[in-house]
Amino acid sequence: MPAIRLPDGSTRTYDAPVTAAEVAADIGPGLAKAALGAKVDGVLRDLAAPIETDCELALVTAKTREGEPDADALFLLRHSAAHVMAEAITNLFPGVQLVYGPPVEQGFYYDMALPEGTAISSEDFDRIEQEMSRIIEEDRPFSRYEMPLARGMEKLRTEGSKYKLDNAERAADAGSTELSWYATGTPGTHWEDLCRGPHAPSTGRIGAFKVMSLASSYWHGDENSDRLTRVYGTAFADRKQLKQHLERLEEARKRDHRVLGRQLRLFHIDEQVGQGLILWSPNGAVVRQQLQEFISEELRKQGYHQVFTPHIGKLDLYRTSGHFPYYQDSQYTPIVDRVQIDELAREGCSCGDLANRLEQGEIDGYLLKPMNCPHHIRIYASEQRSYRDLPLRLAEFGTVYRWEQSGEIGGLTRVRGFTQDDAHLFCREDQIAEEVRGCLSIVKLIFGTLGMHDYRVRVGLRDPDSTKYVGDPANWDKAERACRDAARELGAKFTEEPGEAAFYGPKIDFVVKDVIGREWQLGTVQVDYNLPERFELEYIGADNARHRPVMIHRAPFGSMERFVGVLIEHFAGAFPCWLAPEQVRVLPISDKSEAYAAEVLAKLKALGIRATVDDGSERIQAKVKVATDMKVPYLAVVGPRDAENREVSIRAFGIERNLGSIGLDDFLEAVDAENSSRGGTRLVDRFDAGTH
RNA sequence: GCCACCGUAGCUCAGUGGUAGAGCACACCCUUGGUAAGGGUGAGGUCGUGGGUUCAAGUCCCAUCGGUGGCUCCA
Repeated sequence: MPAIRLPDGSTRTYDAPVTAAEVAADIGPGLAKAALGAKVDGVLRDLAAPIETDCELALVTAKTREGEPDADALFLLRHSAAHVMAEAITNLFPGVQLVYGPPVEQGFYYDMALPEGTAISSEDFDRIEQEMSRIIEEDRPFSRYEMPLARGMEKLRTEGSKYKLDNAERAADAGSTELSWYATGTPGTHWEDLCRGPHAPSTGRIGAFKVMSLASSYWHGDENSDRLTRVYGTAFADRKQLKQHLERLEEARKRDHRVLGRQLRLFHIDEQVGQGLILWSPNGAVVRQQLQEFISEELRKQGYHQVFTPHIGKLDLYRTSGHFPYYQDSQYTPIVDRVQIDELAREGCSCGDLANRLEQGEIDGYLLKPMNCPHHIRIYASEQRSYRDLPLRLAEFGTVYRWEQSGEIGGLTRVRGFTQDDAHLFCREDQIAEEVRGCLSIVKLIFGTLGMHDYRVRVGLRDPDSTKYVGDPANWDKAERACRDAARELGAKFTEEPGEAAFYGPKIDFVVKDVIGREWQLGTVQVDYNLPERFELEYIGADNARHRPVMIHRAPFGSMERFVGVLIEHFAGAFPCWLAPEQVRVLPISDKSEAYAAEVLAKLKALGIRATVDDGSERIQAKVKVATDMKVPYLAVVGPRDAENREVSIRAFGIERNLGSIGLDDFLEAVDAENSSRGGTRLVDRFDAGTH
């Protein structure tokens, strides 16, 4: 009967169906005790699930060989912990309706509908945890039982569980012919939940857990549907892993760009200025400026032309582009001429009328620009273009404004005014592949220089079943191929996502994670067949006929705000020397060395190095501490001895000791070289100090 | 926009109805010290804002603005 192949290559044959638990017991009592679940032909199952046919079986235990928690084990533990939490909350909050409680990357959550007038608050976490502990201590088995679809539905209807019934209907739509429940203990006696499984064998296996946070969610993710309460928790096999997890969260908080932004005085968001509007302090402005210069240099090398365009444009421009009114909800409201407003007021025009007439195009106004493309398009259209002019690449660090929902705004990653490293490439159909490749080469260079390798690439392709797309399908095929090939050449991990293309063309997105694991889209490269059409762009071809160019929108780093936010976290605030707001701080031992310190400073400044002197009356220990807190890459300590020998004594951020002395001229040369090569050569490498 | 939580000195935070606190930062003084904080003194707050309850509100209630986590959204 079943021949079961194990990961070590051996095979066990059984005369009758067995469970994974029995196989584990056959292999050894230690494994039987440690097993949480089983992978049968790669599918995660209950330990108690019967195995009837030949298969490959791997038993899931909490620890991998590398000592990291096993992903499947965490899945089982967290899914099970979600049930335990749901039971605990059901006990404590009568009338709760359960909705859905899956494991997620950092733990699990459970969505539930609370009776009108009740609410869970974070002050309830303690008693929820206590109740959970009680259930876990009882070490009740997770017992699965099944029912044919119709009977199962009937049961749910009788119980009046609206949301579970919906879940069951969805399962039925997906082709399920039966429904399964998991009782936490004995079916009929203990708490149970409609659930596909799988689960850990019993509640006692949940070694450590914690209720983490509260949130609201919408049923089916639809904001017009029921509002649900979502409780987040996490679970691990043991306390040590949980503790490690919590410590990691704490560490992450320290490198959160909002925390570092304040500490290092990089940027400021001011209530009096407005939500989501970033004020770049001098330190942050340096970082942004250095990045922009770096990017600009590369753009020049690639034949881009930089342009400048204003922050507003006529509403009609955006009617032509389609941004207004299609994306009206995410734009600031239009600015209407004062004289016209006065006139309208005299006519008794209401706000509603005004909005309506703006929409109808009866009144013109100006819009804070939500995108730079229309302005760039008008630059393209300002001259007659020949095929010889193409590709024309217009670049601008263009600032745009979008009305983001207030609950979305935060830090540098989601803002209402931001500067894109934008460019629009106007090219011929046959130039798309080359241009897309060029866009990605900039990304590769800049991410490479910054040491950012942990990003993923999404290639958005059209949905083959949809007809919403503009442009010739044959061209789409070519453009999609160009995007896919360029992404492959880039060498980063990428996924193709059909249906994720914009209606006007395929695109490539770059996605990175922040310190708390949230993903952010940085840049994008999009092929666009639509706007050239809307603006009736043309060029004269070699055949002396008029042709329509294709546009490529590209902002590989998205916005300077978000990109710098991600960079702050990437470097934990310790920028490499070439990017650092302050590159060198000169620290005189006492005021006896002030003159020499001033000389060192003057020489650094003459080279364009961003340097300061700390000539306070503190002791050197204090000066080092303060400079280190500000994460200054290099400290040049100077005392009488150094002045005598015309040397400086160097300390580099991240290396917790004095590296030793170096001649002043050597030092200047090394810092200059590091700065101008953007870290190509480094001062620390002159010392036998390793890296930082 | 929705739900929960939070808002006290420049920053980090304590303060459960009875006359506002600490550390750091800041100013001044002493200290002239060789690599992660020497010592002293001082200044600094209508407790986010507006209402209400109360003899009395930082503290309780309502509204509003802002922040955090999530949901939804993101051309």
